[in-house]
Amino acid sequence: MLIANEKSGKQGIRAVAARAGVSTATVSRALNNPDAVSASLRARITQAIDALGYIPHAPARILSSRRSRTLGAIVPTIDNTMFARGIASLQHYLSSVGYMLFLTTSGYDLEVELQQARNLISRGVDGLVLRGDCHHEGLRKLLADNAVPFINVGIYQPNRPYPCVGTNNEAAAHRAASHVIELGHRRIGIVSALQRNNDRASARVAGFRRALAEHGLDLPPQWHVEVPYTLDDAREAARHLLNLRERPTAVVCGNDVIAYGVLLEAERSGFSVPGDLSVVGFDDLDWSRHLRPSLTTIRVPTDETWQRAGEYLVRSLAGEQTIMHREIDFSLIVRESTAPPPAALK
Amino acid sequence: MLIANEKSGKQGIRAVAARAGVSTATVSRALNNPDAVSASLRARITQAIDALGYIPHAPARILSSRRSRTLGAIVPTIDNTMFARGIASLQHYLSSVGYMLFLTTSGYDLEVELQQARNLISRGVDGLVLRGDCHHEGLRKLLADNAVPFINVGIYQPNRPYPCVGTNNEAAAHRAASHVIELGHRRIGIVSALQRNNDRASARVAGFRRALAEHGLDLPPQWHVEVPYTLDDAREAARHLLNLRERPTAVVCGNDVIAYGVLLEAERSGFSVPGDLSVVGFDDLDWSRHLRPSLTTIRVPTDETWQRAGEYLVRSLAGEQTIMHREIDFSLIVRESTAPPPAALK
DNA sequence: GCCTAGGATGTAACCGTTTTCAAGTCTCGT
DNA sequence: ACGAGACTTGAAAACGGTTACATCCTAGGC
Repeated sequence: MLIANEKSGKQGIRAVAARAGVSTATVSRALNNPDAVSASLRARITQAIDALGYIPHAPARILSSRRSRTLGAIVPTIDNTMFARGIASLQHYLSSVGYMLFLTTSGYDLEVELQQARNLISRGVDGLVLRGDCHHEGLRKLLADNAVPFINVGIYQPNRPYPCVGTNNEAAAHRAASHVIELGHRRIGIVSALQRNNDRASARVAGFRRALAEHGLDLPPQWHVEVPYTLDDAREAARHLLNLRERPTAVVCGNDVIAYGVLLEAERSGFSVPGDLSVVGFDDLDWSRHLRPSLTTIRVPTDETWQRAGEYLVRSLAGEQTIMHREIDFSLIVRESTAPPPAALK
Repeated sequence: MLIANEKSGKQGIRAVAARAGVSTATVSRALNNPDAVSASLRARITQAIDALGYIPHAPARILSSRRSRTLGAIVPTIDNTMFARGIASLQHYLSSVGYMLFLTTSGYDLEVELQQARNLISRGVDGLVLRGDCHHEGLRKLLADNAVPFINVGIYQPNRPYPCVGTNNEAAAHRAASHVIELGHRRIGIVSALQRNNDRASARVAGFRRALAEHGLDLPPQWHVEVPYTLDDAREAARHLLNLRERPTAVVCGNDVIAYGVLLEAERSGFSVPGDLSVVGFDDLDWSRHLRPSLTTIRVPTDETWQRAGEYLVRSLAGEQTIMHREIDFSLIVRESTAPPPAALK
């Protein structure tokens, strides 16, 4: 006859409870709310945990508590310095408050983004960090149906009903274009990033255009080129602009990679920057100030932006009231790549 | 009097089952093993799922099936092009086979890495992707105790008992140094990445040194500098080398970022590359071929490396036999930044 | 026509936590 | 000395799936 004894088959929290001579409830409390259990028991439990090498099973915990202390993020690509830095910053912040991050990429494909969102919700994330406000229709419904808090990062849209945090790209681009206009340029070209499914890129283009329009400047179609995020494509675009019969004396670029490409191609074609051509970038990447000539550009505090996004969600989840639309300041960094246009072409 | 009826409080799979008029077991099968359920039922179930907007709850699934179809990865930092690309590639592969990736960073801190591993195991990952073989003692024990499959990425160590996939950094660095030696250089400096907790960096240094030693070349201590992964630090190192009374005619660098810094500083100091100084990089980043002069460097197929790491784990988990140590080929890309040393200094 | 093998489906016991609720123990003020 | 709270603690029911096992059908083989 068997006496109902402690079977050795126990696992997880029950094994710890058995070894410490307490109930599973107490172990759970010792882990999640240490103050609720007496010091002596707490010590016994801690010791049992160490002895057993116990690691709590997060899925079980999530299942039973309906909270995962995990956020999901969907970015177009991780292979872009700005996003990589942003994610790093977000992750750093989240881990400092005991949260984890589930990262996925969409490749600028709205369908994929929607699918990834389903994935993440399925995974039990408490909230979602999204890039921009350009989403699949079904995504909003999905988020609403499942009551998943989220925030749009990298844009500033105070008039929309969705939370967001980021710089005002339109205003920043306007500032960049105004800079070369103030230097005296009248013939200004644009090399932007691809605008499709990318509200950040299109906001920048809008800002550039508004600045030109405000000064009554023309933008012939052939002076506006859109390129993917590679040096090769940027160089090709620059070659196109520089080979035009009527070529611009300044080029404003959708990001620093493009600007670098323009710089390279200008040099190769024998144009001096800023003597013959002024170039403005956007983002202020690490190497931009090291270029020859160093790059005039717009600095965007990416790290802060993404951290704020994390803060917003964490606070919302904690029930705190937080501001829905947060603007992150940009600044124009004037360096060597911009100057007044050549006298002959003023 | 109430008849025991379908309560509206049902959730998840039970709600789907009720609506489709089947048992939860059947719904589960329809989801995980569609062939096991008749076409008619499958259709009813699919319809119920759509109607309800049902999203399976992954934690519950993991809890009961003891498999998460999720891998964890711990990299030193995401803010380094090579890692960012690697992760992107790994993630892409994993999603193509229905797996997800949990990504965390350690900041080259072994304690943090260990903690992250605990985190990931707690999360229920089926396997772990680690950078290199330089880990905390406790990590191996942790992995063994919990029977978690793992692989060391970015190094090649056929003699160690742990699975790994990557290029032979020692050999690649040896090749790089041999290249400048073959060009006639006898005075060769090294600017390496920080070697602490970084077996990739130290393998490269070892390779450089072996090549020098094999040709009886001296490496005075002041000709070997270690720097963090930034242009500023690389430039400072270059300044140091170029200001020496006896300065090297060639510099081999631990990565392309360092090489770029050396290029920039050489230009600023009025040294011509490769006329006065030859420079070799390592990694072949996207922009390396665009530099002036374009950079001689070692190409490392990062994408393939990380994808292979994913393949190894996925296959192992599927019970397939796979090779433990896989070497990924590197290649020397000779461009403009290397040439024979100035005649006077041969 | 009967027996059996095998496929389709349902029943219900888990998976490892958290959490509600009840019970037990202290601490005090009166 | 006693009862009201305030704390600790434990028992057991969720949480939302999977899966071993039982059951029911159906189609063949004899």
